[in-house]
Amino acid sequence: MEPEKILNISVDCVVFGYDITTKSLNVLVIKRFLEAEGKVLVDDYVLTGYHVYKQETLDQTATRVLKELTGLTGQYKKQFKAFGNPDRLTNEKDIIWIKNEEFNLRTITIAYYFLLKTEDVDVNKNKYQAKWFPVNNLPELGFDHKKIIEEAYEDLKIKCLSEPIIFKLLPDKFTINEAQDLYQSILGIEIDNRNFRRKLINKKYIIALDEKQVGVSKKPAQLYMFSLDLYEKMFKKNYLINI
Amino acid sequence: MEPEKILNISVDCVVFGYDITTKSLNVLVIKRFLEAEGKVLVDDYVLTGYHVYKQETLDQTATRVLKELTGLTGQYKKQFKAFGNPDRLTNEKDIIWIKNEEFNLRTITIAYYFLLKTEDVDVNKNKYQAKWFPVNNLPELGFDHKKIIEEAYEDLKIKCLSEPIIFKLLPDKFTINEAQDLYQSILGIEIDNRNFRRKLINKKYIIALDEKQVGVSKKPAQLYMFSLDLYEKMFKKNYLINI
DNA sequence: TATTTTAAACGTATTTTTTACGTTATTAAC
DNA sequence: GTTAATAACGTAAAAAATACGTTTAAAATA
Repeated sequence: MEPEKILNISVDCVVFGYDITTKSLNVLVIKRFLEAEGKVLVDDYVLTGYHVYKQETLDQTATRVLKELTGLTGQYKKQFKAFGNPDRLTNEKDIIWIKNEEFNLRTITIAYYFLLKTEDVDVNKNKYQAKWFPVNNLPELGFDHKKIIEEAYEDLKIKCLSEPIIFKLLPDKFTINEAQDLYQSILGIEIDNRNFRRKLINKKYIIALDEKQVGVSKKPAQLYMFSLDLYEKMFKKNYLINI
Repeated sequence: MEPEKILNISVDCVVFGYDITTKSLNVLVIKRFLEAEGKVLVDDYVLTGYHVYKQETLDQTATRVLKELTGLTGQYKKQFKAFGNPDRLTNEKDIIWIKNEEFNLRTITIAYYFLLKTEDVDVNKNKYQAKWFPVNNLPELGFDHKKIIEEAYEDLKIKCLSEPIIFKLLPDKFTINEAQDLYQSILGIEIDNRNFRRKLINKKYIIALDEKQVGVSKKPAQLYMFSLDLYEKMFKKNYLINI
């Protein structure tokens, strides 16, 4: 039996997935489809989310929602904002949709984002018809989910500048250029490769492995890993005022 | 008649007030007191907060709560986190207290913080028995409000490094040293006055006024103001990766 | 009025970090 | 071996941060 739900409080999850091959930062959304009498009433996408259960923390709700959608656990997650405007679920299609759901029109949602690799999710046999879209080229989205994604993306942009979260989006073993490509994808900027390379290599927590790329048709690049352990050991807040 | 409340969703406000005289960053809390049969059951402090009304946004709730407590409007405010652990209101005293209130034990609160000057609030004739406490020397607090304050403070520390929010805590006309004292109070660090002074004065949005301090018994300092207008005009995100 | 006291304000040298861009090295494919 | 392509290294200049010495201005006092 399903635990008791809080009908007016939900968690929505912005699942960011980085595709290292296409160098694309993507968002995972699910299909919202409804037809009646042969007529399509709703056909768009929404974020994955669910009610908070009476006996769980918000973090647990988020973890549960991600697992239900992707089967994954232990991914990086961050609660970044609550959305609670009275009109946030009141577009025409939202109202049609909600009629079929056990759902309160005045629902407040706590929004989280997750960081993982696109390839870690098998979308083909996904029961929610989950699909990846580039964060800069989203489909039509229901509720206020476009806004939620945009705010998550802004938070991610800021956060990746000061915390080593990009490594959540990269494989354990990565090349300097792959890290650079990721920054460029997230921030939408060009970075000088020579300076970026030097900067990253000089960090003590970026560890050169005894390995190179395999299966590439040009000079294979050196592989590196990120050591969270070393990062945390050496970490001191430097309080650089930069206004 | 009071608008309809959402009984399981509230907003709590961490009101930061800077006292430029004592150079102290303070938090405004209200008294929570209950006695029965001559016995004191509850005697501590809590953040100010209230239910969200059915027809208002979360931001509006926060604004309303601050106005109710202080009479102030238009202050800087930021929604920084939602707190929703099932056990967040279940300390012994919390349970005693909630019995007397129209209040759901499983309430989720959206926490905001405000930035203002301590002197802008008249706590003496405040009907909630509001009181300022230094953020580093808080009294006994009910519910999970100690945790909420600590997380608000952490967010403020980070944010003041990259956004010009300290000027919300200073008078319109301030001296360089007053700005420095404020940074030192918030961050708990010592800053070299000569370097700080040069750095701040060189900003185009820090404007030297044709005025000096009055009523000081030593050399009066030059007064400056912050121009949000100039700040926003010149602002370009520089995306400095600093991991 | 001259002197003292105290904090404000200015200055200079050094180190560190960032930025810009030229050059070399390595590997697979031909 | 030669070529093509990317990885990887290097150097110089500019900008920013850090450390710390010196001067100036105003009020209090002697």
